Amino acid sequence: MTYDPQATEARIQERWQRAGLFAAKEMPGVPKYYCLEMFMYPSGRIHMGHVRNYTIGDVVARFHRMRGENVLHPMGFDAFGLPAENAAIKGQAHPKEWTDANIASMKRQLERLGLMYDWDREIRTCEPEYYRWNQWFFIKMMKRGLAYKAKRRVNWCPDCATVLANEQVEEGSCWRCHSAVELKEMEQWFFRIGDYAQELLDSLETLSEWPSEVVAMQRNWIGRSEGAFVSFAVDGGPGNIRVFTTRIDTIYGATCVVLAPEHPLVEALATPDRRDEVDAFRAAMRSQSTHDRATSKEKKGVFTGAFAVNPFSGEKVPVYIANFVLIEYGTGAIMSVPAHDQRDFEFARAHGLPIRVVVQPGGLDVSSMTEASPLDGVLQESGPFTGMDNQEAMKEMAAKAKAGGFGEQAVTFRLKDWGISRQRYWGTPIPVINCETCGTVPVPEGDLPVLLPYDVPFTGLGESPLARAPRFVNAKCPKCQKAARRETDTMDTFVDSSWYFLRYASPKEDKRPFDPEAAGYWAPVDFYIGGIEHATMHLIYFRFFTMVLRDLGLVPFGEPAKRLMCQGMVIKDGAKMSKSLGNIVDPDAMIERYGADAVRLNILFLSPPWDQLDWKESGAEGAARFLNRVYDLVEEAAPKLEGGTDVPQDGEALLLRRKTHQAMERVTTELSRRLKLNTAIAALMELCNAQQAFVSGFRATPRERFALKESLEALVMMLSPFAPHLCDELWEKLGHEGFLAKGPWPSFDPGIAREDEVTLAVQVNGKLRGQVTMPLGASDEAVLATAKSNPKVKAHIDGKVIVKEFVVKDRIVNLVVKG
RNA sequence: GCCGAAGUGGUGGAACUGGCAGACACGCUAUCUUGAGGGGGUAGUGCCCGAAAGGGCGUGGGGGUUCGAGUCCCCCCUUCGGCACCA
Repeated sequence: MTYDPQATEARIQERWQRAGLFAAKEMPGVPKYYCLEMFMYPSGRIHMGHVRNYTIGDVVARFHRMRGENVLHPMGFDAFGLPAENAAIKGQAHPKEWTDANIASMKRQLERLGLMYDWDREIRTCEPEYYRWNQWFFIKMMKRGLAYKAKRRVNWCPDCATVLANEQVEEGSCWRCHSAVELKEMEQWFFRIGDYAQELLDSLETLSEWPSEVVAMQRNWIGRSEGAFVSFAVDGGPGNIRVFTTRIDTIYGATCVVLAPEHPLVEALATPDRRDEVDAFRAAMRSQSTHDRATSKEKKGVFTGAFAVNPFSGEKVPVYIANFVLIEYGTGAIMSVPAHDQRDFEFARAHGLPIRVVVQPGGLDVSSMTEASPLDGVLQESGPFTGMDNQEAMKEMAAKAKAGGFGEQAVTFRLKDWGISRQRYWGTPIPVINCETCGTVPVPEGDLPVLLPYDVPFTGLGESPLARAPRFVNAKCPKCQKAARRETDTMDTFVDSSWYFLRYASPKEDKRPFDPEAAGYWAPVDFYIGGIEHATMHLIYFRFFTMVLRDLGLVPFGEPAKRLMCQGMVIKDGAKMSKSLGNIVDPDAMIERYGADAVRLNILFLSPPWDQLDWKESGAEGAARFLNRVYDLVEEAAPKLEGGTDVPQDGEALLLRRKTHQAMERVTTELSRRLKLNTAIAALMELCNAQQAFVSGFRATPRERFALKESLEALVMMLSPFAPHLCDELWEKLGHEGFLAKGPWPSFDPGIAREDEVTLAVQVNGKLRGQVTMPLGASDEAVLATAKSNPKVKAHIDGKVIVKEFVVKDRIVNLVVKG
């Protein structure tokens, strides 16, 4: 009789549902465990990446629940976003209908996998009950000065017809549609994530259970840089040019000052004779995207005709504008020190500017230099600082600048404020009214939510459909009651995902974004799982938002997730699965063929959860075969286990007990700490192999019955997080009632797990020459005596002198011989 | 250029703090079972020499530390990922 996964899984799932098995409740006093997978974008179909992500979470959640912890394991939908709107433009369906239909079908797929979600807590970010709180947070942040409007050069995706945040631009292209991003000057709403740059950086230190990869990527992205601001006076003109430098010690080597072409001072600096050239250069730069500019490494620039005065030396140096100075970074202006900065070196070579060595690491000579020297050394030709160590000089010079009022020590960050305005429909309306007399006025809290109107035209003409919905746009100013215009931009959907983990704690709360008591019970997240592609997007916003909520007094912690795992990508035959390659593996087809349990087991067995995984169908076959073996084994043995009351003291039965308890130890450790789920499964397979061997010599003595019953029960319990359907079925066959999701989890006895004999390897001069079996914990003397009398070892030591002996208890012996 | 991860049989991968490299599985070979479109059992399976016993070589390459290195240190190569004219 072989196992029929389709029929069994359907029957078991039906039972789970009837029992309302997965509902979570706050239980003060019971330790909680919040296991969260990044929620799902309702694109239409789930893929193997989802299967992997959610299966990992399900196994961990089930394990913790079996151990008696109170587990929260919810799922929801990140339901706003562009694809829904694009479908509407193509005339397929209203975004809401499209989204709801996709959610319905994807939810069905998730349920088929047997995932232990508490669907009563499901959230959909496109519902007013959810997004109204985005608006509420926005207003709170606006009042704190953390949300502000500004005219900025922003990333514009022409295909998506919307602005993108810096985090959403990849190599100059839109993260979603990959078309080239343009720069556009626009009025935009920003969140002051820059104010949190230092804390976001410092607090990374506390995230010891986050992958070092993600921590490094965030550190990189935040891009802290220590240096100084220095002001160069404009020679004969008004004002100062403020530059940022990390090498103030090299300032006597500055031979020009370079501004970004967009720098606001350029207009005033350009002399009449240089104006045409300056204007032409600026025009050429304007038509180039930042990315194009960055990838053309050639140093181009023009002289403005103006000169600036080095505040340290009093020297006049020419002012240039050039392509390699970026308006977005630092002050948009630099001092150029060709001898000690590679870019400056190249620029000086291209424009015939002098190169002056001012930091001498020893033997550095301008005439033979082929590249800049960034090395430390002693200052030369540096006025009163000559002869000083350059590190020392940095401090002294910054102090002097400060005292002289022309500079100070400074820290800059690469991280820029988060632009959240999107010129699209399917998102949270920004709750602001623009009044001619009162300016930008937040919608009063009592008037929330600002509902997203359903009935709007979808033209795809590059303007938010909201702007074409007069009933939405026309509003009254909350201050002066005069006619005013409602903001028609919507929020970046990454706002939605920045706090959703708190909403799960009390998803039906309608007076507040979340019930602080429930949130305080469940949050922060104990274990968070998702793709690494969010390392510098969602995972930064999510941390930032939590810090803001803490500062608003809404939560008592600043970090949202204690432990993070990024699951590896699922690929097929070495290539990423994609529609264009036609190599997509459909989870439904796999499930139909092998059952959900086998698909779950296979995807976890193939590699550690964080490694890239090349999907192989043959693996699912293997997994199905293994589950079949477990089924046959239990079904055959179950009727013969009655009366197994005697605890075995020796023989095969004791050995089986030992293997059982060893497996318990391994699997428990794996699931609670390392999460190398593939080796946990291997341990279960080994246990199953041992059981099969035991059964072939089974004589059904009371002791054997005891050992086999204990062992099979342990296997079924421990396999249950991976293959929950089969195991509930087998649990019943073993004479139990109830659901394994509720436990128990077997507890092992180290005394039984311990071997009483060990096989030690015997090396001679580091080479394996023999093996000896000894009682556990045998003395070094006894081990050595046995080792030396071992015939194979003897052959290698006879006639030689043993100069040294090493014994590692219960493991290995190494005899060092000479002659 | 900077930062991070990784490189182990035919394949996916094991090997916790240095201590028997290749667990577990896939695949393959032989063999058994008269179930013959995904069945099960047994044995074998890192490479080379050898009939065997046995021996040699083996964790990207080269050095080193150590009684002992996949694991630690130095140099190099390769692959993947992130950032990148960041001042």
